[in-house]
Amino acid sequence: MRSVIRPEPATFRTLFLRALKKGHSISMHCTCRVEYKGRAVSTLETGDRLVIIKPDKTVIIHQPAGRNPVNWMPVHSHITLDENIIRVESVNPREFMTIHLEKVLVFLSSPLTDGASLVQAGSEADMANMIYQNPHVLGEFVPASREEQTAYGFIDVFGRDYNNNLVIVECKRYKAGLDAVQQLRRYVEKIKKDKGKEVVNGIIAAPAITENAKKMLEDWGFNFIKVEPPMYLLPDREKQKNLGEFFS
Amino acid sequence: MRSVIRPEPATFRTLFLRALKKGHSISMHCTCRVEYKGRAVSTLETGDRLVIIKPDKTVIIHQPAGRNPVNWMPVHSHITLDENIIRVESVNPREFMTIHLEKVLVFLSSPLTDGASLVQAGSEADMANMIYQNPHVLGEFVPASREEQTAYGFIDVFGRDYNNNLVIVECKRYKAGLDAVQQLRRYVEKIKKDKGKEVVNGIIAAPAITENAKKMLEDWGFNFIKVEPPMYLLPDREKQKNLGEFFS
DNA sequence: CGTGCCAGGTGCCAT
DNA sequence: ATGGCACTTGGCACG
Repeated sequence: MRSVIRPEPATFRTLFLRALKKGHSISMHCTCRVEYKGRAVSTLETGDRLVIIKPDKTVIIHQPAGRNPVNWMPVHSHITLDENIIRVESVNPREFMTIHLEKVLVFLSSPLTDGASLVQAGSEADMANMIYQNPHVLGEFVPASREEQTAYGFIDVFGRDYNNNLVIVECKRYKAGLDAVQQLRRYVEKIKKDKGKEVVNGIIAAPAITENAKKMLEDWGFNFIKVEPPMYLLPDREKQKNLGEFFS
Repeated sequence: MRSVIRPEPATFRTLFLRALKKGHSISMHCTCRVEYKGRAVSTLETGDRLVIIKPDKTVIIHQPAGRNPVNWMPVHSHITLDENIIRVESVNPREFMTIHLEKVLVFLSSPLTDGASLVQAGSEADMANMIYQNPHVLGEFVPASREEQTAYGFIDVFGRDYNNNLVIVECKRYKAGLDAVQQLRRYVEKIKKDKGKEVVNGIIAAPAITENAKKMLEDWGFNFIKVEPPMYLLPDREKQKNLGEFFS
């Protein structure tokens, strides 16, 4: 583990290359200019930033404000140090970034080991599972399958109403918008055509829906049912398998 | 500027609170456990990570792999240090995060000043401007407006063909998919209804289009025209205004 | 503020 | 690899 304030260029070079080679995590505060060329082109004029280089060769640059990085390069990039310029190159997608270092304010590297992975609940998949296991939340609904495959996308929950009509359910963990309704519409049209059915009902299951989306939904004869995503881990078999080591 | 390896709890507390108060940027490598509750719930068991706290009270936690943070809290959160627990609270959206520090491997803080903002070209807006200024790339097309407002969304470019039929153009800077076609379809239907037109043509302008999207496009009588996003700064009036200080 | 939508989106999983 | 899509998406621009 190394931490050096204002390293000399030669010192910095040594520390940087060693950390890179050893697979240590690097965090440095520095004054720099950044150029990017790839899917777009960009320039970031000189300023003070945090530059992160991970053992997997991800490069992330943060300005001192905001949640998102201002510049970055993907995992498995190729990193070289050419005088005071860090050159980063990616093959797929083909991208280039150069970090022109003016001053390294602090250099820091350590061998971080982290075997844990995030365990989370409240996703759209959790919502679909919850509906599948407790279909009464949708009223007259008998579930038939989860994640029905269509060339036009996955159907979250698929089933029938008490009149035996097909029902397609599209879940959203947040407020549903126009895109959600169009997604549902696409599935309904596809299933109608594929299965040769006259009547296929569509349901948006979400905690809320926007005004426009509600209107479009009604124009198409679909329904909105208010459902909150479950904020707890469900006893889902597949999930348990994935999270086995966490719970054992 | 401070950089301390393995600070004692008391030292850490002093440095942390001082940096927070002074609005310095904090980067620390530490062994910790992270709990989150808000729009979802999550637990991240103990491991070594990089914790970033910015002057604007954004909190970002990175594992030693991957481009994206594993946990974060938005700008303007409320941060407190309670023994060895960093508590972070956000009002909108209502969210909570706790970082349970086991070991602080390195603590680092510095007053980063950065007045620069990213200057970029190659966005979808650049593409739409380019088409507006060089309409011949779409063939028989006479542009009428940019960013036409609809309750159902913005139309990228709006115009007429040589037969005086209305034409709606949807631009995508990457390969267009089903969502792009449905977006176009929504606009065309809206304009047909609003303006009482029988014929409204739709164009997807993008570098490429997926097979399914192509099929759906043709089913609806729309057209795909291959257009690459311009990778240079256009002499666009609005843009110049925004980027004035950069070019002056 | 809500609504809509782009993003160098990223990541995941499917065929 | 391509495709369809969720994401604690984040961020902006406009009503």
